[in-house]
Amino acid sequence: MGITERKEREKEARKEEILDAAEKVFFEKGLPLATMDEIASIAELGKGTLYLYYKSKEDLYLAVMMRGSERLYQLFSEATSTGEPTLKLIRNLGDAYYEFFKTQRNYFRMYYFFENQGMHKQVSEDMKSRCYQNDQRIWGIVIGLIRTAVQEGIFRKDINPEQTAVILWSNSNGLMRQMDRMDTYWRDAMHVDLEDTLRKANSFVLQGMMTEEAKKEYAGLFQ
Amino acid sequence: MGITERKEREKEARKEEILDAAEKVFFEKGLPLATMDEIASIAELGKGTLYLYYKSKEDLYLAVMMRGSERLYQLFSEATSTGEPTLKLIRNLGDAYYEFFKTQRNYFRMYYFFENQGMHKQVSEDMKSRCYQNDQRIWGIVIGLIRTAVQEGIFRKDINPEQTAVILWSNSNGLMRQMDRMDTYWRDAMHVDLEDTLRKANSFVLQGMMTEEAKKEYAGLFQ
Amino acid sequence: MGITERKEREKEARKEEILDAAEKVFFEKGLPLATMDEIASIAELGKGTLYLYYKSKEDLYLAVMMRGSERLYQLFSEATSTGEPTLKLIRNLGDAYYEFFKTQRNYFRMYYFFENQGMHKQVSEDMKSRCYQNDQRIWGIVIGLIRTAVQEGIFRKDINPEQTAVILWSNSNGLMRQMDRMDTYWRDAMHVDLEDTLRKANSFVLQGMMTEEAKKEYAGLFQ
Amino acid sequence: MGITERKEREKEARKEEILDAAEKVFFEKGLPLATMDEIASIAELGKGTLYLYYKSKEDLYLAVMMRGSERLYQLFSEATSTGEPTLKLIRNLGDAYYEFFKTQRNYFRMYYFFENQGMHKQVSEDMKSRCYQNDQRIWGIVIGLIRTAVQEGIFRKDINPEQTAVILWSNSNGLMRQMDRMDTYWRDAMHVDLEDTLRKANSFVLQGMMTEEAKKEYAGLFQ
DNA sequence: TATGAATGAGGTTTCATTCAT
DNA sequence: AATGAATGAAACCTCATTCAT
Repeated sequence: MGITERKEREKEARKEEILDAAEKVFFEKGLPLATMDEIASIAELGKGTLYLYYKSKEDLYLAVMMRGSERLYQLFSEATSTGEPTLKLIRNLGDAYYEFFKTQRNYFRMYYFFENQGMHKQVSEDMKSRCYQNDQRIWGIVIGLIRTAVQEGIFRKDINPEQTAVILWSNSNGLMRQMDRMDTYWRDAMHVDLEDTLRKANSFVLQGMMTEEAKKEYAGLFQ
Repeated sequence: MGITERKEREKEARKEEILDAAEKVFFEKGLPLATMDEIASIAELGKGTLYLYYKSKEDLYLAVMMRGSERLYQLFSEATSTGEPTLKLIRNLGDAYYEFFKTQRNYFRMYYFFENQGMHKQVSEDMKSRCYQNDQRIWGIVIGLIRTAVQEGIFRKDINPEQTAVILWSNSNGLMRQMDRMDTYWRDAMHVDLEDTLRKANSFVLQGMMTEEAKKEYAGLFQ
Repeated sequence: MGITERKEREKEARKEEILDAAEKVFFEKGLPLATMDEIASIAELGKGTLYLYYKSKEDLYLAVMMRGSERLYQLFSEATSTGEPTLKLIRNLGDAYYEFFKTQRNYFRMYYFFENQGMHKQVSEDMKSRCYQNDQRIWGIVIGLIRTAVQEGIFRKDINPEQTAVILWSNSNGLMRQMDRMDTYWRDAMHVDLEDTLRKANSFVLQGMMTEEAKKEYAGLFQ
Repeated sequence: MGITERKEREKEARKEEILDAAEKVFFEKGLPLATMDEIASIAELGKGTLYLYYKSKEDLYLAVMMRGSERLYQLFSEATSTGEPTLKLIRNLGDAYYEFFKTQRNYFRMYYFFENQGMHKQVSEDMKSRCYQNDQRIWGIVIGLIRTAVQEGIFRKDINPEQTAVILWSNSNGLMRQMDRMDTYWRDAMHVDLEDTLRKANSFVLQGMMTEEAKKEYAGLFQ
């Protein structure tokens, strides 16, 4: 108690400062064009100091990404803690993800960038496992909710919660990617509103899984 | 008559040779880690020669990507030229895309990699427009088929072909991304078969858009 | 007689065409930034063809320079063939050189550029000797005229024609270099008109060498 | 107090070491043929280190050139600080410039090389302004001295100091250029001693500007 | 004679990472 | 703990010249 703790707190604070700087640069330039020099300069630290706290540039990138991941977890937690009916909570989840996409676009992009080939080479094991665990937490919320919906008879008994989760997630993700890169193209050349599209697509999927009773009961939720 | 033609053919052949070498390297290393030196060495050409045919490394990358894009177009063309009923053709399209994903994984990845931030800077206009046009052709097939389905009363009258196309595409893409990176995770930790998931997800979407009559008529297609 | 001659003429014509193209490029870009590719393209010839007529890029540069040198020789010839009094002819020579500077600025610059270190490496002996001979002809005119002026009692008997020639030439050259690079600087910041300066400087030198008699006789020429 | 200072000193020392190496290479090869590789190797530093101190090869070239420029300024300062009569100081200035030419030939050449077309592109503004300022200082000495000579009645009242300065400078420069490249030619083929020529030329110019009184008073200076 | 594809050494510059202080 | 100078491999790209046709 005392000196060790204080050191620990200071160290943590310093790590956050570095993340603030790194975030600014990664958001603006992306991983390949960001330089440790610029990050150090913005953090008002020596370049070497960065390496005291993060193993490599990619580790730092992942640490920033984790912030986004945690933000998403919070959004998901809040969205599912309103005490509303389960189906509404599932809708909330979709809305929360869309909210994340709209307001945390940079995190959204980082996440996708890092999914690429040959990127996971120079990352510390510690960082990898932290990422993995947070992903697990997030999936846990989604899957748990779907499981509840099955138990409550909202979704059909033959619905597999994990499978449904990955469907909903992938479907949303795929469309958001389109929105991120091609929104104006779809709007101007194809006269398609991707936001509306996203809503529709999720409805299709959800309705495909609902019991007939639930469909009647919650008809209002889908227009 | 012939000399100009022969030259043209030889030039084209040389371009293909270069693409072969580039492909090998890009597949293995990805864009950032691939070097023109290595490509030249594999192509058994001087480095300068590469620049005689392609403006930059990224241009070369895009040219390789175009191969994948053309392969996909062929698959789509074939899949929709069987003379089968429209709904079956739409299924064929989904199968063809999955086939592309399974057999041309590297192309699939390249395509996604290039969607990133700050990647489109050093690419010749010519190459960009060729990419764009091929994308258009591919979307054309999908959208056209959906439009036919609407006219034939298979899809509901209120279905927007463009919107439906982007939904089907995004849904498939999103899941294939998961399959690409996390297939074993989902199988081993979650006991979910993503291939089956993909099939189901597409069925949900399709059924959500079909008329009641069509659902009855083509019930067999979805079980 | 005939076929050989015609070939010779055609070869000469082709050399001139190449020089035309090279001139355009060298004038615009200077030696280091000029490329054989651009020259060939402007000449509408293959790059290899250039090397059939000129040994190297520097040889070509020198050949263009020779054109300027010949132009200067002509100007000097004309300036000294008017039948006017010797001192007037010497003035004419100065005027002709200034004319060359004003109207053939690019040649003037080329000449100076090539005076540098490490420039004379890749030049054919033939070209070097042609340059040398033309320089000799030009110096011959200047020196001869000064010698006449000494014999006619216009310049003092102790005047060495060669020495005087190099003085006049260097003096003019030095000032023209300033005019070329710094004319506006001298005009705007120093309020000095370099054209007037050049005239004055030459007058000083000439008067320093004239006999008292000549000074009286030709007083009008210097005001 | 001390650590910052020491760092500063060390940094300055390192810059000088780099300049030493660069100087060696530039003197030997000239700007176009010099390579950063060779400079780094001679400086026993990594190539990247060079770029830590100098923005580009041309910047480095200019920095070496500045050494020559400063050397010239010193020579001029010393030459005009002897307390001798003004006209003698002006002679000293001429001698000092000739001394510079004889002993700092490589600097002399660098200076001329850099005056060329398309050379000033990749130079930092800072370096350019340092060059400009040093040039100004040097011109200041020459012009100031001439102005004094006018005030003291040594030069005629109608003499413009700036104009005279540029005449003397250009005249000397022009001849030194000849000496640099063609000394043996003039000596062997023309029997002209360019050193003597330079002295004579300057005398002509000076005498052309002196008052009659001064000519009598300082007759000894010109024999 | 004319070509232009091919060359490949060499150019400058960048930047993640290390390490002596 | 903090630094930032130093590194040096590797990046992309250019272009004078050659040579097979």
